[in-house]
Amino acid sequence: MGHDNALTGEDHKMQRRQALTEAAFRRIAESGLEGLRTRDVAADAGVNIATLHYYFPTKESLIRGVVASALLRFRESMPNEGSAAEQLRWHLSALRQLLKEETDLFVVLGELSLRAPRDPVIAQIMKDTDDPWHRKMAELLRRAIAEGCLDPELNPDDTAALMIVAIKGIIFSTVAALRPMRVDQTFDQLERWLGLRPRHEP
Amino acid sequence: MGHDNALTGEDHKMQRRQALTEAAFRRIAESGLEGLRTRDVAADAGVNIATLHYYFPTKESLIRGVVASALLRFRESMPNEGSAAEQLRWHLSALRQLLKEETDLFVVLGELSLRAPRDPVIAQIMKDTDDPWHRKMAELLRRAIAEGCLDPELNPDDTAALMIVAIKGIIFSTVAALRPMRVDQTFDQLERWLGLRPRHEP
Amino acid sequence: MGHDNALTGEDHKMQRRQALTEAAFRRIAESGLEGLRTRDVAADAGVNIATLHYYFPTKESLIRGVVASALLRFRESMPNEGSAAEQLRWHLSALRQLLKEETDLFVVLGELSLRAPRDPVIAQIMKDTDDPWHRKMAELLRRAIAEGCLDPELNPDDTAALMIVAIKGIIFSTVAALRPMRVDQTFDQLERWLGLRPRHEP
Amino acid sequence: MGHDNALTGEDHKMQRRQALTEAAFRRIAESGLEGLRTRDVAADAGVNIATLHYYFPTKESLIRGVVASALLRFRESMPNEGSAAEQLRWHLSALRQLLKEETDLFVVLGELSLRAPRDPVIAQIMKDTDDPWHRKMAELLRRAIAEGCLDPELNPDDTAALMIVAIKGIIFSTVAALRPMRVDQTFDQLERWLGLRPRHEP
DNA sequence: AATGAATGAGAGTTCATTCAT
DNA sequence: AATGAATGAACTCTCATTCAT
Repeated sequence: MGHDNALTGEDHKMQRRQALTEAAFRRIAESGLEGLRTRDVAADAGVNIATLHYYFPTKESLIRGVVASALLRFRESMPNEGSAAEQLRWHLSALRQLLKEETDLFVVLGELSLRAPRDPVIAQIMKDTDDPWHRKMAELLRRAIAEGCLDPELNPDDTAALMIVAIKGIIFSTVAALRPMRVDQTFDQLERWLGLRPRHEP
Repeated sequence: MGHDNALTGEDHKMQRRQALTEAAFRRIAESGLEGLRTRDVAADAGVNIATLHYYFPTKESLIRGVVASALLRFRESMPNEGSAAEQLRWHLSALRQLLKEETDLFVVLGELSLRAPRDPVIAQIMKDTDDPWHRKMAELLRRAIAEGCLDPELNPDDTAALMIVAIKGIIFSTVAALRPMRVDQTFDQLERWLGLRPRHEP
Repeated sequence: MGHDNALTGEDHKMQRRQALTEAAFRRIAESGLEGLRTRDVAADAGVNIATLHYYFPTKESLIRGVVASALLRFRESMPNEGSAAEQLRWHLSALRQLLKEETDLFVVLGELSLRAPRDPVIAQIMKDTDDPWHRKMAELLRRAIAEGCLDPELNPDDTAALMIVAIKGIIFSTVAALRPMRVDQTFDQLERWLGLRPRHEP
Repeated sequence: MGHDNALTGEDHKMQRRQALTEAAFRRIAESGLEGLRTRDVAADAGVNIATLHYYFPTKESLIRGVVASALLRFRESMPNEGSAAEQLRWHLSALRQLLKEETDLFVVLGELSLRAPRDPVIAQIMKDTDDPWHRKMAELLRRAIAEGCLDPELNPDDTAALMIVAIKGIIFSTVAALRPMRVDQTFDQLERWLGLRPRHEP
């Protein structure tokens, strides 16, 4: 009943919420937002439907919970140490892997993106991940150019935009084919065009 | 009741079906598949809900009708005459315009794409548009190289893949922000990297 | 399919609505608004719950339907021909009988009255019956005085108010005792005090 | 933990119970029994919902608690000293004031009365207040007649019945119009008809 | 004495679909 | 070809109540 138990209580609460958002995540990956049923989510998490509503008062709030946790997983592929060229290489490699191994993550983010126009809260959360991604990518490109690892003619902002939409677009080919599609083709061509060189080479 | 009337009957039937798929298209663009209600569609088309079911026995069949007509509109931006370089230029320009002016078309195609894993018929229809698109794009790139308008080092298949996923990916950035975004950045960079030259120039 | 069927259709619709409001009426009489369940009403009327919502989109609208039809039954006890004294006698006699034989009607009107503060539509409907009742009663008293059948000192408005609240108040004694209570006592005393004489007697 | 603490414990328990019945009273006045939610009551009283159930095991018992305390407030307007005429005057004056200033009390009593048929315990409590009220009123009338303050022709029982139903009936006119209505009209006419004279005057 | 967490049982409402006409 | 009426099955959400602590 002391401090420890309070923490345990908080932990428990967090675990339940996470269990529910994870269950919802899996259901969305499987059946889309269209097929998302709170009862299924509750059942998957092993709790009563009323318990789900105890943690997430509405279906909408549950979906927002999914957005937050999905974006969290996505953000883990963001680089943050090493030279710009190294970070770029690491980031692209992480994304390539993520797209092939965690297709669900992108399917769900796709569903949620399409929901954004109807839920300003989701739109905001998405924007709060997307804008920093663009900025980071452009900044890395800029620094890589400064480091002499990229063609100085390259426009960092436009290139960042192209890279990001390309990565996002892969999801469409993937869902239609029920498996990762054109991931390598896309990344290979992207890297070829970038022509990322080791530092200081001419 | 003769031949003419039969034709008129067929025409009428086609018109009704089109009115219904168009109404459904608008509803999907507005509320997503998640928010698609057959009653709304029937009301928008000015017919009774039972009449809708006369033309489309199930909601699923209505959605498939939307896929077919949406892809029809999309295919109109496919080029088919002129030199490879000209066709490429025209196609990219048509897509750039379509993405900026008919955002709805891509939103709906996005929704439908994400439904593909759950509806093999949609998956097939999508594939039947997507695969030819890839082939056509790669073929145009190949011919443009042969015509000396593109860098001979370019890998036509990978480049086609990148171009197509980039175009598709624009939709995610667009819907989340409720306005065409990064369209020009993406296309500019794509064209810059392609470096499409007039025929026979060195 | 002609005019007759159209009428039949309207009739049918009216009948269904009436069957539903009557079922709701009985349920309210039995269990109060507190215990009113749309499913029970539908079952009592022998239709599916969805059919109830086809006729009354919300529970609230069903309740309003009950108000309207209950007040209709009540208004039938309003007099409209004969001398003022005759009308008064007939009205009081009709009410006395109604209170003893159709206790439910007053129980339900009691429930609905208490709901009025929370539903302006009900409040308005109630007011539209109550105000005319007061006016009519005061007018009859006024005319009976002019006809020499009532004490000229009588204040018609105050007396009308007293008579009406007394009639309404009987319901509380009735529900608590599960049977008509103090009806005769109240009416006897009311009539004694009124001292309604045949026309022109001193 | 001795005698004092036990008393304190009892006091505390009573206070909690009272806080809860008062909160429930306010909620019933506001939203009716129909809209009474135990969670709201607990929140208003500043305790957890489980705590409410510690003091009142069921919702029904909470409602009974409200009946008891509401009737307590009502009984305070009962007279008990002075001549019969004085008591009658004081009682009528106290009720007139109560009806105008504490409308809530009558609204709640109205709600609870209508519940009586479904809860024999409430019916009994109501009866235990109502019957003595009738007896007391008739007795006062009888004594006032004996004291020469009322018309000897007056039937004490019937008059008591009329007075009480009139007072109760005011509530229906009041709630539907959301303001004290016809209170003065009713009381004025009642007092006029009673013609309550000072003792021994002819 | 008090609470956060959990729940069974249902509430009103919705929706794709069907059927008689 | 078209419709008003009807429905089964579900949906999200609610609520009084319970229980471990």
